Amino acid sequence: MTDFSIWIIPSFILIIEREMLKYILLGFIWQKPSTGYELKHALDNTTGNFWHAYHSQVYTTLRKLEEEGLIQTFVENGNDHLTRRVCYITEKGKKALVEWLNDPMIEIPKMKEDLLVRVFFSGLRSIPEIEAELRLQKKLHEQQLALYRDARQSIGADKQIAETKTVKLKPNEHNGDMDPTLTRLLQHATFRFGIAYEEMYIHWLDDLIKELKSVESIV
Amino acid sequence: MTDFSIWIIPSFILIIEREMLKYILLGFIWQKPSTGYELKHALDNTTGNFWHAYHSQVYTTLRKLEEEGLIQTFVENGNDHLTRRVCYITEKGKKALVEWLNDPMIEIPKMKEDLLVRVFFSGLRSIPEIEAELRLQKKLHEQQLALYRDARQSIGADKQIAETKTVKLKPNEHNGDMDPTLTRLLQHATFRFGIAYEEMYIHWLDDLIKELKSVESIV
DNA sequence: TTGGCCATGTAAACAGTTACATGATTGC
DNA sequence: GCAATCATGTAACTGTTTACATGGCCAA
Repeated sequence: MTDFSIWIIPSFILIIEREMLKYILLGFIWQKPSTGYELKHALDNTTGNFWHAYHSQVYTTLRKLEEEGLIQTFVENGNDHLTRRVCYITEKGKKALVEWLNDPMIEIPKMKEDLLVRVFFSGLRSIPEIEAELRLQKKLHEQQLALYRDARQSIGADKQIAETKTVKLKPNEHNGDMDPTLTRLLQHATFRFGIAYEEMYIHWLDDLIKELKSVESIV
Repeated sequence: MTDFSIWIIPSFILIIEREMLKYILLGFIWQKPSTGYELKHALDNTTGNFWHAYHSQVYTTLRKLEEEGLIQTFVENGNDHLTRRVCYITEKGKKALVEWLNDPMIEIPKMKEDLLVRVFFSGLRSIPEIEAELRLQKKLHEQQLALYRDARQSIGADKQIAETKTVKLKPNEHNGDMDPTLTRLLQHATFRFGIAYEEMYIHWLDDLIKELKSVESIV
């Protein structure tokens, strides 16, 4: 009559690690020991385009990383007055990042597009109102596109220098630290994504604006 | 010597209303009084592609909408056994949705692209590993694209029938309820966005895979 | 009898945002 | 004297996700 139900072992399902910011910070710290402030700037200038975070979240996530032993931090005030807390990656931290990378994404994340929600229900609005919003969005996306193109140009200059060196990388093998040529290629690709995305967006907006204009003119 | 600092009125900044799910539900309920279960399905089949929500969030958001007086709900068990709580939009709810729509988005939301984060730090991985992940992603995005194309075809059929009717809509004027022709046009456009997005994504993946192959072959 | 669909919720944890809070240095 | 930049954090809140929890109908 003993109840064995307590002994039933739950099935282990592959849990997809999210916690993106954790791994972004680890990646940056691996490249170079940094302070929270520096990491926030690294974020703003690079990955911030596809993964934004506020400084408050950066600091709290760094505390979590330290608690988990993935980084170590030291207050350094070296030659100046300022108290800077510099973060260093630990061996455990390196291992965690590599493991996370080796566990590939097996699904596509759910898209969240605010404007599409508004468009979906804009049958309640007048066409000129909708058009005005779409034109404003077009302007904003054109600005973003210009930013990406500038960024690509500066990276592009680096890349050309890099290409003069020969690539030294065997398949299935890397030395633990990042391969600089491969890294440059991949980071360049993320900017290309940004450009392709904004171009697609602007194109879509143009088409929709045109479509609305033609409906409007019928009246 | 009185301290007047307490009287300083904070400057009022335009707060951009987010709370997307609230307005999505309001929009659907306006179109047709519905239960939480029905709303969850409407979401999954349409706006879920650009704004996902779990059923738990749907139910809690409905409670909030009711508390704010934007909807009214009634338990109905009509001809069957089931207890269904049907939600009806109130005049206040209609006003809230229209006001939200009339307050246009004045910035672009921050992109969140999980894969780009991984690509950005994949200099730590071997090229075949990266390639494998990108090919998997390509497959997943092709599946998503196929889903969008199917959805568009079914909508497209509706649209042709709709186009035989004449459009009756004056600029700056609408009757409170949604204009069916305009709504169809706009909802069709959201599917076109999905298709354009997936095509762009697949294209970008193809380019990156090719680039990696060429780097790999140098070794 | 098993699984799928209908139907509704609560609770806890986690991620992300906004606001609060402080203070030194540097250049105009 | 003022604004910008460097520099670090905490607190409260909102939004999202996961897990818990229940129960009836119907068809294979």
